[in-house]
Amino acid sequence: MPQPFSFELTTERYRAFGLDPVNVWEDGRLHRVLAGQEVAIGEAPGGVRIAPDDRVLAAPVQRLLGAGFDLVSFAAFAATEDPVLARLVAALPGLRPSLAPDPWEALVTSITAQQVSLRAALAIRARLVEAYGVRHDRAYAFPTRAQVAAADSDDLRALGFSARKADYAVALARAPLDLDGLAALPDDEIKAALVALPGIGEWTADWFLARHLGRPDAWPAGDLALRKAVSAYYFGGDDLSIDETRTFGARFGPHRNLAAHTLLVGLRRVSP
DNA sequence: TACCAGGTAAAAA
DNA sequence: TTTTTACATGGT
Repeated sequence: MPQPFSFELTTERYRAFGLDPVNVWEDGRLHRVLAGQEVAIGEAPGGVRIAPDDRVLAAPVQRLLGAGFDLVSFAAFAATEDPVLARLVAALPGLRPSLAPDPWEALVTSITAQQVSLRAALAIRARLVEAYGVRHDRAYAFPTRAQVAAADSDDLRALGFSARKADYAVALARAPLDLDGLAALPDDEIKAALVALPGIGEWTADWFLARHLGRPDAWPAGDLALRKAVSAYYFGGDDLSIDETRTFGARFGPHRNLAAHTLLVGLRRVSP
């Protein structure tokens, strides 16, 4: 892994919101299915150890752990431009945003998380995974797009989806859109393509850029937790509107994704 | 028991 | 055009 890197901080989100059958945390290792097989990712001096030891898996694991982010430039930016952010960066050394490996998984996960707490979202998503996903060893493969396309909206409602979220997920599964192909487009075109789908608004599209594609300047201004974090660290706890949060984010360009992630983890880990 | 939680779309004003 | 409302679940 490129340095700096903290395995503990980067994997924090896999332990923060409850049990996840897709990203299984057990005995200090993250188990999940990548490229059709289950891997166990554990800490090693200066990086990670992957089991089974397979060079083919090294690239997707690095991507999963946010290896593509330029933490050196970000830390230099924070140190010179923003004392508040600099304090958080210093308190969270080596924190990288982990990325959802698959665009379909990223979008369905976000749909489940719309409006509700991440714990509630995870509980519902877990039922979807256990109903439609395939279990490998300790981790489930996320249900495929074809599996959900073949399902009924009522099937998803039975798992705790609202009627509308069930419709969104099935419609996404059946939509004639090449989700992998989105990666070739610039941020604004990806957002336009996604927001055109039912149930995908700006928040979901922004998180797709941030936590699936790892785009450096993604900034989910509509995110309630991000608004709370900006409020807590910069405005003494006074509420911010979505527009105010979007405007405020300009100060973090071109590192808005790392800034957002740092603020969100900061909210859980570093007192304002 | 209420109320809030890492939104979205449609109805109402 | 802007504001209000329904949505379904889990945690407190």
